[in-house]
Order: sequence, then C-alpha cells, then structure tokens
Amino acid sequence: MLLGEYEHTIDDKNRLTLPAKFRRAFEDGIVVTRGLDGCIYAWTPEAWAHYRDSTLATLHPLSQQGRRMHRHFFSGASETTPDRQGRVSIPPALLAHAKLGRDVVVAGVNDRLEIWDRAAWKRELAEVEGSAEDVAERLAAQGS
Amino acid sequence: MLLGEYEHTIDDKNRLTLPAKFRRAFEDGIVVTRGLDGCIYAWTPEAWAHYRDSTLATLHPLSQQGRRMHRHFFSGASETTPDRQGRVSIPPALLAHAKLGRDVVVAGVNDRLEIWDRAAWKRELAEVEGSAEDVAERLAAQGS
DNA sequence: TGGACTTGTGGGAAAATGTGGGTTATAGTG
DNA sequence: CACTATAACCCACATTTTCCCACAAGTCCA
Repeated sequence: MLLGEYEHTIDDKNRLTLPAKFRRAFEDGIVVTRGLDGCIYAWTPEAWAHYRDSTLATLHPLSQQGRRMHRHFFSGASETTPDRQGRVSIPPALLAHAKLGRDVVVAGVNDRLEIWDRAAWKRELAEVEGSAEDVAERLAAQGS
Repeated sequence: MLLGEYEHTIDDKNRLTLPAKFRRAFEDGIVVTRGLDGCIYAWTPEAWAHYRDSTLATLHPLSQQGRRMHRHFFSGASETTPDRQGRVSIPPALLAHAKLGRDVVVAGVNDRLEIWDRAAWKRELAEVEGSAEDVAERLAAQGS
C-alpha cells in the first residue's frame, strides 16, 4: 500500500526521483498516465492492468466518448523502469497535462501515486480539508 | 499494448517514421486505414483482423450506415511493412482524409496507433480534458 | 556531537532515435 | 523495347534521450 506525501523536483531532463519508500514497489516497472483533476497517476504494472481492464475496457469503441477516454488514458501512458537512482522520466505531454513546474508533490494513494504541481496540490488539499466531513456525511446518508 | 504520444513529421515522400517503441510491434506488417474523428488508424495485422471481425462485423450490411462504415474502413486500407528505418509511406487518400500536414502526432491507443495532424490533435485532446472528469462521474454513478 | 549511511540532484558520456538525401529497383507508357 | 517517372531501399549525420557516476545535503544512531 502506498502512503505519504513527499516534496520532490523535476529536473531539466524531465526526470522525477521516486521517494525512497516507493522504490521497491516500482522496481519491476512503473506506468505513468494522465490522471483526473489535473494530476498524473503512477501505477505498478499490475495495478495499471487492473484499472485498464475494470474501468477502461467497459467503454464502447464506436461511441465518441469511449474513443476519447481511450485516447486520454492510453496516449498519455508510458511504461518504463526507473533508473539506478530511482528516477523516472515523465513524457512532456504529461507534464503539460498536469501543468507541472519544477516543484511537485508525490503522494501515495493506496494503489497508485499521484504527482501534482505543488501549488495545485495545496489548493486541492484545501478543498478536501473543507469538504471531507461533508462528503462523509453524504455518503453515510446514502446508506453505505 | 501501444502507449504514448509522439511528435513526428511526414517527409516529402509521404513517409512517416514510427516511434521506436512501436517498431517491434509492426515489424511483421502494418495496416493503415481511415480512422474516426479525423485521424488515421494503424494496426498490427492481428489487431486489424480482430477489429474487422468483432467491431465492424457487428454493423448490419443492409443498413446504409453499415455500408458507409464498411466503405470508410476497407477502401482506404493499405497493408505494408516498414522499411529498415521503421518508416511507412502513407497513401495520399489517407493524408487527405486526416488533413495531415508535415507535423503530426502518433499516439498509441491500446490496440492501434492514431495519426493526427498536430493542431487537430491538440483540439481533440482539449475536448477530452474538459469532459474526462464528467465521464468518470457517470461511470461511477452507474454503480461500479 | 560526530560519523556513517541514505537520499535527492546535477552533469557528462555513450547509445539510440529521427530525418534528409542519394541510389537502385519497379512499373507504366509511348 | 526503351525511356521516364514513381516508389522502395539503404546510408549517414545530428540531435535527443538514456544511463551511470559523483557530489552534497539530510538523517539516524551510537
């Protein structure tokens, strides 16, 4: 399980150093994709395969939305292995998608990592802080 | 699985260099067809056969739309093998269909490649960026 | 408080990739 | 059958990317 929040940087060659705690989990490979809400997701190959088969495979190939979602996720994905220093290079298209500058946040979110621009992360976190209790209430009211 | 987004060019001889990551997949042959949404599709022979037999075969041959889809895909199709540098020449009819200029984008979309005019690709991607979260919501609402 | 270890970052060298161009094969036509 | 035009093939260069070494800062433990 991936936990924690780390402040890292992306260097001039578009490389991101994985936090040391996560190295072990990704030594066999890492899949980096576009995420929702303006961040980047990073998965182990197994977690990515599961996400792909459970969520993306349900979209119909002849519907425009299905095609667009496929484009969004697959074209934005990249499977590699970290270098000996535990670094991963991030494709320019993903940097653009998440509007990443030099300073980023790497957060463990159970089965994936999320990579955020540091300022965007602060904003997102503020949103969550303010609404987590409300969301919990609403979910509780829904029954489960 | 074909992943990633690459900026390439089509030279004066209508040749497109395949991104190096895709060379292996297409060394036995590549099928280039008209695509949907104003792009060109490129398939491995196996993937093309599967798309033809599973997706296109579901269209009714007596409906006008079915006939049109068949024309759309089959009439533009061309099967070749890349040259030693990993280049494929694109038939002029397909270049016209996708309004390709010199600068294009080659995107891996799971079982196929898509070839886009660079400007058109940016527009298409911008559309998705706006709707990805909505589509995700809808999928979430469908239960699981 | 000091030392050893771990971790994050910068930079240099080697390999791989993308593109242009020239040369040979192939087909089409008079 | 010869000539021309078109397409395929391969060589070579320049740029980019990848890989690995080394330094510096921070951390943990004795």
